[in-house]
Amino acid sequence: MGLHKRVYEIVRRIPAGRVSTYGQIAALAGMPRAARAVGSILHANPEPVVIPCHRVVNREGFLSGAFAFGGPEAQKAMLASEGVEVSEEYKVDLDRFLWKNNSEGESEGW
DNA sequence: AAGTTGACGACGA
DNA sequence: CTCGTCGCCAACT
Repeated sequence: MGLHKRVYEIVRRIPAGRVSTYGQIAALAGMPRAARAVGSILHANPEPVVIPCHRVVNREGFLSGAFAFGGPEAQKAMLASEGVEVSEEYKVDLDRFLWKNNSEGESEGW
């Protein structure tokens, strides 16, 4: 046990206007293949107020769907409010909004 | 208490 | 390149 605690800390570190993926979180937690566990843990959402689950998307950048805050539209609005552009298909441009743990510039290719 | 599913991901064919 | 299977940890039944 303890993975959920790490996930808790990591997700908590995601800055506003950025998103992260389950795989990335799992990798940062030390279990690169345990993306499922991360999803499970986030689904449990021990502290919904402290854990911005809305900033966590799948590997393709699509929103989880089963959002626990009130609905996908709420998540989309929240992300948009933070500066994250969410597509009508509830997809986020990971190339632009994927959170990078390393402060390696923002790779402003755009 | 044990088995199965699940907000996913990576590797293999 | 796409499709399929295995793996992973935790939670639910």
